[in-house]
Amino acid sequence: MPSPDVSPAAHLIAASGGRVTRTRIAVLEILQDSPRSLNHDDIAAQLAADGMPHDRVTLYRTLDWLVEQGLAHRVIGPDRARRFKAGGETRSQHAHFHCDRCGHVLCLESIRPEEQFTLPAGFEPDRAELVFHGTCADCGRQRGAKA
Amino acid sequence: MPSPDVSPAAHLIAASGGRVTRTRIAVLEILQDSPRSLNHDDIAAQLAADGMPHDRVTLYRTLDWLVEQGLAHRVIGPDRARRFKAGGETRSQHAHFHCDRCGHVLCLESIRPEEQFTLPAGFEPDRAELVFHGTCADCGRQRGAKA
DNA sequence: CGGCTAATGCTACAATGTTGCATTAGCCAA
DNA sequence: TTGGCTAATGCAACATTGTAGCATTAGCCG
Ligand SMILES: [Mn+2]
Ligand SMILES: [Mn+2]
Ligand SMILES: [Zn+2]
Ligand SMILES: [Zn+2]
Repeated sequence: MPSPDVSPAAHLIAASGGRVTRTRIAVLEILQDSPRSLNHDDIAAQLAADGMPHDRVTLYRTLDWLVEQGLAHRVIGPDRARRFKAGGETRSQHAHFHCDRCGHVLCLESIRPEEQFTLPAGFEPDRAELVFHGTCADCGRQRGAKA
Repeated sequence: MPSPDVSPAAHLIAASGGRVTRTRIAVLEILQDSPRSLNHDDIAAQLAADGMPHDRVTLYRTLDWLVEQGLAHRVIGPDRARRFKAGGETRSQHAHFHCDRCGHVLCLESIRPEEQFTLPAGFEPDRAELVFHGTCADCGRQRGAKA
């Protein structure tokens, strides 16, 4: 029988065929616990806070691996830095919102640009990235309260 | 009367209030002559081909300046590199197509994501980036011819 | 032409991501 | 449980893309 002390993250990692390591578990759990997408610095800081030292390169490779396995997805912000969030990307082809005020990137799972547009003849898209820029709900509230 | 040996690019640069320099004219003309967006390497190579040696930093600053003046616009590709094309961005808020085969980024002026979507309550977007990924028309033709 | 200063060129630096390779540790089979 | 194979890690060095400071050049205007 499956031991009950193994986290869901560990199960996902094992199921994908890779080795279940401390780093992979910790990183995937950090992503799963976050409502917004995180960049490398965010994740490294969280690992440090959890008392888990680690190497920059290992974190890059771990995140790439999680994306390859469909356990995380990636979005590139206007600061040219990659941000990650738990969950595959092919399953959830959704839009993102970049807040110019707080810098956070949020997933808009309800918006899917897929079959919304007709491209010129000859173009064969296999995915679409839609990113909105502006003020997020939280920052909008704060601004309203302040005024 | 205006001398006829001054290029349209030079006129645009003069009209924006900046100094009309060799570099600005050459870069803007390169952008105007290209049907697709160009990255720094593309532009530097073209400058070299035209016998115009140039400094990396000056090219960065020149392109930033052209964007500020509304004479060019920028899009960030999945390779995290900026690509530039002549023409302002606020006037033409259009989608782009990144070809995974040839790597080119093309403007789809006919597609404007503006008022197509309804965001969740509280979100206030002021612009939207829509980028398709797949096979462009040229590459699709080549593949068809080859088969 | 002469002078003011925007623009350039150069160097050094910053941020983000990659490669090579020796070492460690997860997994499996005996 | 142990031993061995090799995936994963850690470290150092490097690559790419973009910035900052500052001395020099050159566009513009009188
Ligand atoms: Mn997302
Ligand atoms: Mn464009
Ligand atoms: Zn915000
Ligand atoms: Zn193509």
